[in-house]
Amino acid sequence: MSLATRSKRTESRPALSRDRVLRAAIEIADEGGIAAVTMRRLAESLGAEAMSLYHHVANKEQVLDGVVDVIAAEINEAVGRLTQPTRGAAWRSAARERILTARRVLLRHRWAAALFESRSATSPEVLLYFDGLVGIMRDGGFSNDLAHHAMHALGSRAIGFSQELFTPGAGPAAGEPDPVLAGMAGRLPHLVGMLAEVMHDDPDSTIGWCDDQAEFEFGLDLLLDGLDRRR
Amino acid sequence: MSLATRSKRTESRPALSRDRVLRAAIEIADEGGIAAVTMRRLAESLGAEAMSLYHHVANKEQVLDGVVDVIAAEINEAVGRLTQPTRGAAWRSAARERILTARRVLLRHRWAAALFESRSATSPEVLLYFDGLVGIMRDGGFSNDLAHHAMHALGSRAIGFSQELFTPGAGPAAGEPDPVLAGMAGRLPHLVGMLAEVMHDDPDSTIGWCDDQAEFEFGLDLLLDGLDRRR
DNA sequence: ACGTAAGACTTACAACGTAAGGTCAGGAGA
DNA sequence: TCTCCTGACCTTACGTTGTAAGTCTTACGT
Repeated sequence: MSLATRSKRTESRPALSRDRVLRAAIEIADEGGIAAVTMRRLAESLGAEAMSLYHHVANKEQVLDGVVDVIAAEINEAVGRLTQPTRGAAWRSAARERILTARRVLLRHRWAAALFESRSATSPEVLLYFDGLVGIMRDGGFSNDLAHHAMHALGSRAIGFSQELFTPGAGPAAGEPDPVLAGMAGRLPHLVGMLAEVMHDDPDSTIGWCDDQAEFEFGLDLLLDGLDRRR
Repeated sequence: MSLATRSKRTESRPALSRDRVLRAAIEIADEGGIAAVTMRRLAESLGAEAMSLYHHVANKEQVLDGVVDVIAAEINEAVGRLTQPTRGAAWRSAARERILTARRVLLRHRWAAALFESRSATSPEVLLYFDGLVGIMRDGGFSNDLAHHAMHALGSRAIGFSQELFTPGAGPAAGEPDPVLAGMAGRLPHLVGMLAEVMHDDPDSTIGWCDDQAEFEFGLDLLLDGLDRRR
């Protein structure tokens, strides 16, 4: 039995490691959402037992922290390939491109934005990302103080997503009227009027946290414009 | 026994109801955070058993949805007391005051912002809040289309909070350098430089999701200015 | 007075994170 | 070569979670 067990691992499993644990977690989240990441499922997907994971990570919190770091590293790799001027007025398009590139990575992992929000620990890779963004602003002539304000003003938008509390038409049947909204139409004159007029049936319409690309860029440009003016 | 049980309830407990369940949940969250809200604790705080709650709410999800609705109602009550002109250029300060009032309510329930984010269902009270905000913008001369963009651009900021991914100096010992940040200072020239200069030891410095009031207002004004210009 | 339905309770289960301790292969020192 | 240690892995078990299923009780319409 012991021999069988051992040989089974030796022949068919490349040995556990913190890195493999984190990558497996991302894989599980990609196909089942972040809630699908449990220590047992994680172990199973690696051909091991749940408790074995604890030799490589302290606890589940650390797994999630690590996952954030890996995704942020993926972002940094992507923005690292960008080669644009950043001096003077060029800062604006450099920052814009950096942020939209980060967003592209996050859209590959829909669950990631919610995870980024929920973590309080500072991920080294996230710090590196922000450092680069501050660098661009400094090149653009921002004072340290204004750059600081700018980071706060951008908030999560700095890394490519923004939180919507109410996404019109986000229901299961996208494009069709929200039942709750329809039920209280009488008490929501402005909202109903607005949506009636705006109901452009955009196929890429928003789902869940993920807001429309066009809306994201509108908000981003609003902020970048304002910052540029204060530069 | 049955008599004792009944009398115990009759004399000392005002009978369960959906409303009482939600209010108890808010109370528990206020003192122990949202994670402290479990069906058992909730029942206990009401002098009942966990399963009894299911006669008044379908499941825990619905409890959380209901809590969001109650908090949003509290916001609506607060903004309902505002009496400011909204026509023309006055829209800006009316919207600003509405949002800052909402924020004041959320600051009384620190856990609420994270909860608002995590819910996907549309709360009727949240819809009412947004309807009022759209109304202010329409009074200000916004087209429906621009108002729609504006709501997306504001995102969660429309209701009084903004998500920060990395809050400088948010560690346990506020005001003192982050250990992670200190450890990689060499690779974060811009960030370290910025923070060194900006480290105004603001006593109200940011903790967790809750960003500094001044920073919130800076970002809000940036957006309102931009929107006003496009009006 | 008597069913009946709603509201409360009891019991039970599967899934979760993880503490504690056992097993065993591979390497270090004799 | 033998021994013993170390550390990666597994087994078992515990407390907590949400909630399904069933039972008891009380209030009320008839």
